Amino acid sequence: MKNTVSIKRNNDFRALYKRGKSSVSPVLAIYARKNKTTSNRIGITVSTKVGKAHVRNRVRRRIREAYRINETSFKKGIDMVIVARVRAAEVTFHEIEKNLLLLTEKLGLLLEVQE
RNA sequence: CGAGUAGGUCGGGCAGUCGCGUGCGUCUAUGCCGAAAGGUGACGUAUGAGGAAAGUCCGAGCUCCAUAGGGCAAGGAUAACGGGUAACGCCCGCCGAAGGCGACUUCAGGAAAAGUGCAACAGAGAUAUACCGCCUCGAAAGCUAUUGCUUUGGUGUCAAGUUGAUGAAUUGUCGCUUGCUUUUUUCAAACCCGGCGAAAGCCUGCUUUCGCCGGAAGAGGAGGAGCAGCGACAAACAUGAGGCUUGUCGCUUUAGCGGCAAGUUGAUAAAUUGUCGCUUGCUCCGACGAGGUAAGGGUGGAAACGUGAGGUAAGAGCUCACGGGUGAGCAGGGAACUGUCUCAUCCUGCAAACUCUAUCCGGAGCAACACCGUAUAGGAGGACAUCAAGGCUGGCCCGGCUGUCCUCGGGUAGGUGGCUAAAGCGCCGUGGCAACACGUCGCGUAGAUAGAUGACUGUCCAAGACAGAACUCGGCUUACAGACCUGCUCGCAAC
RNA sequence: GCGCUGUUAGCUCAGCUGGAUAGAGCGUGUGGCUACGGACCACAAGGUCGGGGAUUCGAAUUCUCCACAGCGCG
Repeated sequence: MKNTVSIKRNNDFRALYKRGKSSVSPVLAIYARKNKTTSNRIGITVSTKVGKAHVRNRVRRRIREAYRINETSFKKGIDMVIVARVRAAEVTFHEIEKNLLLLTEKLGLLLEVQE
């Protein structure tokens, strides 16, 4: 993930929840906001409601992978928090990838595809 | 072959592409970010979650705080005995108890004879009782010529409580076998008697012990018949009711059986009143007090150890025989413990009730702790300024604070260390029943800090369960698809 | 990392220093009352006392191992 760093401070998360645009599906929830730099920042949240430690780890890794593979198709200069919901523990990797693309498209974060 | 029991090993494999953490090496990235400490890239190479990483139930290392050293109290933990270990509440062996045909499994398994407490209901009585009963002594009443024998309690328009339409009593069927009666048969411990045989002892014909046979006695157990009781179901009862308990009368060979009042409101249900009987208390009258006893008395988890005999006024481990428990001695064993021994005997259970005995425990935790440490705020000391102006304190004046620079110490955000070589793992050998210890050789194997293992494709099979390191070890507990190996036990079959 | 509390009827709570049929209020059902409904009166149903094991004659209560829920400190 060359052009991306992770969000670490609690303040950044708070700001996104409060002021970011959101989009929700049964599997994921995404909060996003433009920043003024040329790189993206991403934060992944998986709460204890989702499952025990190994389940949470698996969900987080799948979300990371789904973002990494599709990184080039995102716009630049975005802060984004991806929250895993309870269903995310049950579905496959492909489902998560599909949901991620669907939600980001709704928010208008994807680059226009040249037809 | 089947069933079981104890222990151990493994916990998807292989290949390819992309991606992540860490170590090492190379590269003018000698660049960039930051005030500093420090952080940051590309390529190559090596390596990268568990048997429980979990729960946090114990024990240690390590770090800081407290503490001269030791003891007592409080609080907590552990609990047969011996050993292992750095230590433990863990492990091994062994003893005892319980369960299992057995291999084997389970046990908070010290003290109830130091003391306190608890044991509902039922029951006369619950750790000691005296209600009934039995017996003695005296008293009174009645009968009798006397010795003597019999009896020693009733009563009330008093008060309170109690079951029944949620179906009583009755009848029928089935079941239980709780109590009692009777009868017959059978089994039967110890004690007692007789006979035969054997052994031992001496006083040489007796004693003791053991075995066999028979007799007597017959606690107790089993069976049959009957009576009562209890439970279930059904019938009948609304044209309807009593039961339990107690008393009295009658009948019967026994257990036992039978008889002994009536209404109101209301459709029903609910409800109210009355009556009868019983128990306890109270009132009145009257002709009974003192003591002994723990055999018997339907209960209960448990009733002064059980059975029999003697003994006694009646009785009692009061005495004796047999059998059990506990304590002390003796013998065996390293100890718990064991015993055809001796003596004593205060003989219910509960200590996961208080308590007593023995042993152990200072507290907190890697977000510990150490180092570096900016701006701002703030502490201590020193130097300069305090001419002037402003602000605060103050009614006013004086005084103090508020300024700049330097030094010192603490220390927030942040960063680095702590951080992985450790009471380490594996093979073999020696000692030991074992846990384990010692020795040789080899390996030495994650270290993040918003927290690294994922995705896709192919292939094989038994089709992949429980589950993710966060300072580190030793245990325990809990979760877990399956696969494999070893020892042992029981049953069946064949040789 | 270190600690604490709770779980009882559909809901909210008693009972916890062992003693047998586990209670109360609200709610639910049935009947009465009323022309009808509410209120009121009476009755009833509804409980693996979070789960397993142990101690005891006897466990909701004591001990222990789990599960779930909630809270605190750094």
